Amino acid sequence: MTTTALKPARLRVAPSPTGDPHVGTAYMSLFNLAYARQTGGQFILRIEDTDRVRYVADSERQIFDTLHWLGLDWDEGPDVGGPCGPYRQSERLDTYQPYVDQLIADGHAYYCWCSRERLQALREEQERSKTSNTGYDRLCYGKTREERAALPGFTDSPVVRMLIPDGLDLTFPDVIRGQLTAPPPDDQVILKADGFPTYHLAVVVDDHLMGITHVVRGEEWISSTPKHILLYQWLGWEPPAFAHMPLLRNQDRSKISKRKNPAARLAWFREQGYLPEALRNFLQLMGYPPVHGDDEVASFEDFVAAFDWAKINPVGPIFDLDKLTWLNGHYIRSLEPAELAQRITTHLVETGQWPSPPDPAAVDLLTRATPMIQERLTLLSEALPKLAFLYTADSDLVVADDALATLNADAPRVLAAAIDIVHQVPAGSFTAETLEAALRAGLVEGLELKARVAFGAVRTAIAGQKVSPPLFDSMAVLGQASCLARLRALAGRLATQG
RNA sequence: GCCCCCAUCGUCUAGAGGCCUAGGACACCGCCCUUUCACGGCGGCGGCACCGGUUCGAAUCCGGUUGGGGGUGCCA
Repeated sequence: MTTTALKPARLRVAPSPTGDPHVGTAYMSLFNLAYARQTGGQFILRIEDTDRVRYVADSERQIFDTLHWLGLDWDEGPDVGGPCGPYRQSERLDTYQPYVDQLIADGHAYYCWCSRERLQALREEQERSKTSNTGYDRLCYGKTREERAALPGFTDSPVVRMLIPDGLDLTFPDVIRGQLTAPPPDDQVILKADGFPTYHLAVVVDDHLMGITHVVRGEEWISSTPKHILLYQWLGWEPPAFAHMPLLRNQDRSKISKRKNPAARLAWFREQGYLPEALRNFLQLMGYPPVHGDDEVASFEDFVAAFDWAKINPVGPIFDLDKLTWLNGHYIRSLEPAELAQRITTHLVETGQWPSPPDPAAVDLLTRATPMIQERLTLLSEALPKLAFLYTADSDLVVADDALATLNADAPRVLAAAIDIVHQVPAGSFTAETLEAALRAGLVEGLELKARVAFGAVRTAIAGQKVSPPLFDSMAVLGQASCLARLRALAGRLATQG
């Protein structure tokens, strides 16, 4: 692999703390991080909390937690600090004000006292008349407060708007899409009536002050990029490179949303029992070809080494869980059994199914049983249901009706023989191998039954289900006494029923 | 309405004019392995949205149509 020396890049992800962290944030973070690592640069987390109305207090902590869970760690941010802080926009209000003043002084921005009602009426009128020029009508431009106050639709606390010039260049380069064209902007508000900047001003000021070299964001931002570039020009700054990523979609192809898709909530994956490495690998495959050609499994390190903006597919990928689930099973199978047992335990504690700290006996049982379910798991959350028969007292085991229905006329003598065989296994060698050899000899060869019939009856007695983890391993984990109790219970039940 | 972005199997994608009667993965179906279920192996189903150009030759280039998405906020 030839690697041209790349200049260290500084990239950031800038989520808004307005609710549960979105999967799109993780998607953008992954690509940001990959390029930062490839160039030996930095990845920065900035909290964009300029919307006081939608602000959710707990959301910032959830952003930290879920991004860290996924292994997407930042070099600078509100929690770890850094040379360009503060990294929360609500703490940078004093930073923005001088630039607003400068833009007004230079004639690039102006105060607007129009009330929300007037603006809304204006928008409705534009919609009704189906005009092609939407946007603010510049009623306030060039007027003093007194002049404007004499007109209708006035409000006392003004906003500040950009004065978009005619003939603005609407094209700009994008590292993913080449030369782009965007629609002519409106006189965008840059400072709200409450003194907070809007995204458009804050993102430009912060990205410049924080030395951001590449702005990686969703394609929904393409249309506002000319406004941002104009701000860079007015302020005398060099604009960064832009990379507009495709948008993740719901099954119906709309932009992925929490309402239509539970997977839009990043925390959902953790709750469902997905492994962070599986989700990370899956996200790497969204809009990006497999790093290793036909093999779609790839580590983050390999992704970083091969990363190339030009390979990003601008088509918005549908977020379909099938492949993620397969990847999850793959990563589960690749774990050391002890590590898997640990992950399952953590999952059970995190989801409140097990107390914290968990019962040591339950953990021990899980650790012994995990090897036999490892290749049968697709989600961590499936472990406990598959092992439920091990966590059930012998006297409480319920034999399912469909399992009972598989029993034929041979069942009573199969169970009688099995009891005898299991009873005779020396306590010290109650292993899967010993049990299989003894039961195969006694039931399959001795009684001349098909393995399916013989072991099926034993399975029903031991697990109470038609389908279970491997029978002999299950018996070894369960222990001799429990096995005998369960075999006798079913034998007795059949005898009673005649 | 107006503007912008996009268009290969159901889904994720390979493909940058001849290597493509379009390759892989997931899903689905069948077979094998097998004490159940899985895992694994083998095979199958299935696609270049449409119409015009350009070219000896187009999935690949150009135009249009259609379709989908996004934007059009004192949200981000």
